[in-house]
Amino acid sequence: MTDTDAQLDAAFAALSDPTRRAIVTRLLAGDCSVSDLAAPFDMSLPAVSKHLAVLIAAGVVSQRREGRVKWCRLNVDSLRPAALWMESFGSFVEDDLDALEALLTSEGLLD
Amino acid sequence: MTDTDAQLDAAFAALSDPTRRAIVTRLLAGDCSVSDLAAPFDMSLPAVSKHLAVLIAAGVVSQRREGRVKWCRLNVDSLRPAALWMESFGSFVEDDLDALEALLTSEGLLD
DNA sequence: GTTTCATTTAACCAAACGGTTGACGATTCA
DNA sequence: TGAATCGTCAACCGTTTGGTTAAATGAAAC
Repeated sequence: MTDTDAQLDAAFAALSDPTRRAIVTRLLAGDCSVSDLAAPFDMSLPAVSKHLAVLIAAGVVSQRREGRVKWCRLNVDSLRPAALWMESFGSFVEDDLDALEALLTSEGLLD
Repeated sequence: MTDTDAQLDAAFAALSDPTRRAIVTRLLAGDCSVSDLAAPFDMSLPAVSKHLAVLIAAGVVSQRREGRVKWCRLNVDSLRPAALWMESFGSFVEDDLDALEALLTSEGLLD
């Protein structure tokens, strides 16, 4: 299994849990402490900590320590390979891109 | 957990395994029997059959029977929710789209 | 009708997952 | 120093996952 495979494994697996997706969504709004991150969930802090560990292992989240609180930050780029993989096969947005490119080409704006 | 959550769980989990991603990639090239699908993999047929079951449960693959062979077909649309989820947060391809649109607009090809 | 081919099911196994509780290290504050 | 707070680690538990082999099913061919 290649490196890329492992990266995709980790990224998709990280997103396959609703708690972890909620964490990611929350972090979209800005950096957040572990406790604040855990507050909305009906589960223990160690449980959330474990979910965070999964996200960190996948490179999706990074942490920096500030005093006794750890701030979590979303690493948006980490999901790009997975997003590209889906595109490359699904061509969901690519349909639109292709249409645009065709238009550009027909207008002589592209080779 | 909502319906949509469960759908996303299944989709992302289905893609979190390299064998399953390879199956999906293979099916991109066209419909395929289970045996032909299994041939490239260094694992037993039942193992591949289980992977297929996961993909089928997630709605990613559908099967139709023809004689004694089952043809597998990729259900491209099934991954759209997952793709949209990633987009909505990552805006990976949207960046490109935006760039194209900006170009089009600057060229007077778009309002 | 028996054999052969394509695929799934059953039973089993080891490892990973998602959760718990309880103890611990690190840091701040009185 | 001592007590409270933030977060993780350790150990445990039940379920799921990813694989195996062997048996069963469905459909075709001889």
